[in-house]
Amino acid sequence: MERDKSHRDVTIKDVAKRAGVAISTVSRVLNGLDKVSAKTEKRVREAVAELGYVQNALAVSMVTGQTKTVLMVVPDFTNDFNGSVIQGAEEYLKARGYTMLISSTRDFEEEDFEKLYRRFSGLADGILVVQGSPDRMDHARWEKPLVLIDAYRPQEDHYTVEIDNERGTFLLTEELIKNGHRRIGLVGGIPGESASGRRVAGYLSAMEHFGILADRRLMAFGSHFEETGSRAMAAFLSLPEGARPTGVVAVNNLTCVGCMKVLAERGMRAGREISLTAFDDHLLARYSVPGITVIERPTIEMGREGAKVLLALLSGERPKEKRLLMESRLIRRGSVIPIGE
Amino acid sequence: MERDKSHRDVTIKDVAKRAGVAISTVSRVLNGLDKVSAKTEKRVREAVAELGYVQNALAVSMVTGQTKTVLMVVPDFTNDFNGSVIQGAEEYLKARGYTMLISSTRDFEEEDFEKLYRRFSGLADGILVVQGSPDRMDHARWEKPLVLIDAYRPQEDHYTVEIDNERGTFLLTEELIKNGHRRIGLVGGIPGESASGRRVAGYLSAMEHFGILADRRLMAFGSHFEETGSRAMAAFLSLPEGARPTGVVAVNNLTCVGCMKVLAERGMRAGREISLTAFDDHLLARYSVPGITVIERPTIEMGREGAKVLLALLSGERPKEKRLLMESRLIRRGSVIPIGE
DNA sequence: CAGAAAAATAAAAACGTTTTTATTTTTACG
DNA sequence: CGTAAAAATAAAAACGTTTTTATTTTTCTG
Repeated sequence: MERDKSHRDVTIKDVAKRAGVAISTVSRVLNGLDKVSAKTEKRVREAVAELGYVQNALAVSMVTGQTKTVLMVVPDFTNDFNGSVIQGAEEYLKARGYTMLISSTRDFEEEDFEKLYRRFSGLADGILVVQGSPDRMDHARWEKPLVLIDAYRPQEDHYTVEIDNERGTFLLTEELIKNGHRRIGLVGGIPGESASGRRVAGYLSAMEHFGILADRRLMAFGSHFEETGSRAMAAFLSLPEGARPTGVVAVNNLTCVGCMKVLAERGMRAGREISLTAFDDHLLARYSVPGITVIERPTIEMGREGAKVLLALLSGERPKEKRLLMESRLIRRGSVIPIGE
Repeated sequence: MERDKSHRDVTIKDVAKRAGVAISTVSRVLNGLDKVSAKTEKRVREAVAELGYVQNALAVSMVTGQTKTVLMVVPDFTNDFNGSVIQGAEEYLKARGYTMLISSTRDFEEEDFEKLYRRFSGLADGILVVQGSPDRMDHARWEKPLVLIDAYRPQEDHYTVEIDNERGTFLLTEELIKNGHRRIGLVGGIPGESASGRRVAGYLSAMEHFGILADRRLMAFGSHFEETGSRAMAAFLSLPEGARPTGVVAVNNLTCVGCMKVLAERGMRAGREISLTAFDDHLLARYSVPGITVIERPTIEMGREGAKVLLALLSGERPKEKRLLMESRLIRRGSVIPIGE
């Protein structure tokens, strides 16, 4: 039953011995760096093949000083958006010989970024942080290249990949207003978080632009989880007839789901009894009937571009423009009911 | 503008010098291994604090021979199920001082598992593979502890974390049959993939159990992506009246979405014009109206348990039972229409 | 064909740790 | 107070590479 544990990984030393050369020669063959005679190269390659030698990446990193690894930090893995960003980044990195470490911050709670950065320092050459924007996160502790995705911190100057969040909610709000809505509820996300903040600003800006007074009772905040959307929608629905919003803007995918959940529970539906618009084109927005009018973001591409910027930084480039703004667009579906004047 | 690049990470050597002791002493203090006088320990700890020393994990791995890292391999990151599994595993591992490397296999295509295993050998102590079951995957190449999640390969003997897939589709099919359905369509996943295979078996077994002859035209296969569901549903709907299924079983979340998409496009809905049941309780199943009757799996827990088994293996334990079967359950929603006899 | 230059290869140092072995310091005891 | 034993610390080896420096072999030139 016992496996043979005398099994030791074959090292460059073994290859050297087998080929009858010095280990430095093997290294040079493998890295194609220096001049090596054809005869020697052949011998070495044969030895490598025969022994099934594979480089010890750790040892390589040790001496070269680079790990060829990137750390990706996301709030959690169950969110569609994060998944897509990871997907985009991972594909790009893998294709370029990079390896991806990953860590979740569980919605920024409990996790101390400083601890995280200490822990991964030395393990990764660079880092991609998704939505890492609350003040509590001290990115300065990470002394290597860093790219923020879907976040922006005006007071510092990091490389970022974003979309125009403010414009996004402006469009969503405008869409409701243009359909005759005046009492419009807002489901905001986490207060101190930058993306959410910009989206709230977009809502306010649209309201002001169209000369509608924003009503405090119609603005709800919390997390960017379902529950916040549910609570908000429940609160909206329990307002007296005249104060109740006829349309709602949810600033992200999960709060939108929360809204829909409450509606479903009460036998209501977005696009029937109430209008709903939201950020991010998730499954439920796309395929529920009627579909939800949303702002679609290029999620996979955001991950890819983030990785791209990071690798550029790692190779010593320093792109002029620090903020990379991606395109987003409004997708009109049946969830917005026109209201006759 | 140029950053000061003379900045070198502080090493154990620097700490030793600062504290006026040998590096071995510093190491012993840090690892709390051997006896060190209180006075010396204090000096070392002070030096560590003053210099802000943090261990180089690479060097530690180099000499200890373990990386304290686990590799997670998933088909892709955009799938709900995978996201949850990752979430569960990552939390468990992180809490125990392990780091998580991650790699996607893009639905088993193009990616050569052997290449992947070569690449990560030496970088991780163990590996968690989600749905890695097609024959083409040669897990034997990975010579360290390995745990398969949501997969089973009868011919080999790996540690696995699964649910009873066959029973799952049996229940879904039975639910339709008990509601009077006789012509029941099946949207299968990838043929050679184990989980899909078991689920197809469950469908067939239920049909047989209730004495219904399975109809080849009512069984569709392909990938486990949306498109397969869409194609299948479209094909079902285009069958002549008498042959058209009155109920459909989709073997996973995305194919279910594909079915719903086609229905939505034609102004139809699951639970109205046709019945639909599926595997995995995704957003759309949960919150669309009516909701979809599904088999719910403990996704987060599957990730957590996988990680648990893996860490047990890493610490030398060899649990007797190699297959860990998790509980799953049928959730009844409005998508199944009772058919009068 | 001698000698110098060029090419190829080998040897050694380095990366930052842990761990084993060796040395020094302290303690205990007669 | 001298010495043996015990305790504490230091030194050195090792992990598997790359890279720099040193050495050997080959090629070229007159």
